[in-house]
Amino acid sequence: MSVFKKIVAPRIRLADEVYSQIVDAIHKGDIDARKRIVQEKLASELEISRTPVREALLRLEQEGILEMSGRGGFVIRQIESSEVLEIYQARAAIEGHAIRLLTEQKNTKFIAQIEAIITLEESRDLTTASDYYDANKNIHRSFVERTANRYLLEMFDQMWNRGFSFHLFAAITDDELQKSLGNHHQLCSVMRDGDPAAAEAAMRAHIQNGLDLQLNALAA
Amino acid sequence: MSVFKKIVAPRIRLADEVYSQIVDAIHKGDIDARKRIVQEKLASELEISRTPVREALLRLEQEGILEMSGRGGFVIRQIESSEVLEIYQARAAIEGHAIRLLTEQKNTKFIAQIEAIITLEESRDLTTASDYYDANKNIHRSFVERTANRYLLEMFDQMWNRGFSFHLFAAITDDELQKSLGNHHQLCSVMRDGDPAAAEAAMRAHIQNGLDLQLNALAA
DNA sequence: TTGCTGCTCATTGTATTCAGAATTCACGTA
DNA sequence: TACGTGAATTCTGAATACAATGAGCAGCAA
Repeated sequence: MSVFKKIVAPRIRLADEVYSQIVDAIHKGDIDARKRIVQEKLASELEISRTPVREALLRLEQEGILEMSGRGGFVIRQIESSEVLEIYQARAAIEGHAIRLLTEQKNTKFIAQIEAIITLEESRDLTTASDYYDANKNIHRSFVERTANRYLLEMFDQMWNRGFSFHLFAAITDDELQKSLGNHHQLCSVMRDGDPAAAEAAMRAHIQNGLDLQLNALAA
Repeated sequence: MSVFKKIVAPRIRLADEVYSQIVDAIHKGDIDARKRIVQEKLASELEISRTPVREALLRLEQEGILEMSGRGGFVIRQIESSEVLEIYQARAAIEGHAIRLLTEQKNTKFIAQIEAIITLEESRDLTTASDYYDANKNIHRSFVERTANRYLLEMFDQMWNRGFSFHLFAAITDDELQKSLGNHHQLCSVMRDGDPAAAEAAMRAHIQNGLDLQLNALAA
């Protein structure tokens, strides 16, 4: 029985650090849609060799966030108009099923936790589209997290990462952004009622409203 | 109006070829669970440099198929027992929603196509667990493909790739493998009835049966 | 025999170099 | 001025080299 704890030093790869920086820059909107990310140039900026830069970029390409530009370098992959619907459909599948699973579990502690998170996120001082995106994501993620299903959570993150890399929320007006934070408590009420099918239908309707909001914003 | 066609020569990366070979080898069961895949050694076998080998292996690590062994090299990631349920839950989300979308569309041509695929797959000469896995995957994929939702399809493939990398089907007896091909036509009947909720429930029940079969096999 | 220490080897991650392909630019000609 | 050609530049993919880390093995002492 030692008083010392085993030290687990994760091997940090430079490629992972590069990946995170690129993702953050995309998230903040710091990378213009036509901006080419060139391996050698980015490596010079970061003052590391090209190899980990390349590894990070290839990973982002694999994830569909970036694509290779015909003129060299990688650019942020532009969304096709049909993809908005596809993303929201995929969300309906994931999050609809998540709330169904949670409702079947009838775990009142989970419901209370989710409600606390909703209240917390709604009370934040939100000013940018990115802020609203984060708040919405945190709320929705709080449902999927509680399914304790790593694959649902992984898919959830993939879909929401698409949203931010395509700057979907940036198209929405401030009024509508505020509205985007409404109605989440109602999802918890439906869960409390204990009918899995009704809960799933409520989540699907909620997401459909988000889609309508998104499509209106993109059409304007 | 030229008589010549534009030549599009896809840039084939060695890393992609390595990736495919590893995936095939896993699929065929050619790689033992404890077998370490070492970058330099595999590169020698393939008579290429280590770089594309590394890229392929890192990609497989990222996809959760491989993990780094404490003794160097990569090994096939072993499934935790809870993951079987998680995979089937994720499938219920994806495939349940897919059949719901298809049922809402009431496209009789799609239903006929799916039925033709079911009939074709059932008529194959199937002998190995891998054969049955492929047949089942083709049938289930035929539903998701027709939603024309790239994200649902992408997630579908990810879940099924997990299944084969974990050799889930290999644990099932021959009798039960034959049974695994039953009842797919019934899904089409339910779609024809036109009730999306009923179709989704039928797909979820179908997948739950598959889960039961799988868990029984793993317990034996 | 067992446990500890030091050394060696294996493996990885990163840096650097090389070669090839594609794009861009400059110059010459019609 | 516009178009075509050749050269230069850019960029990528792969190969090679180097350094660091960790695991395994061998030797020695208790």
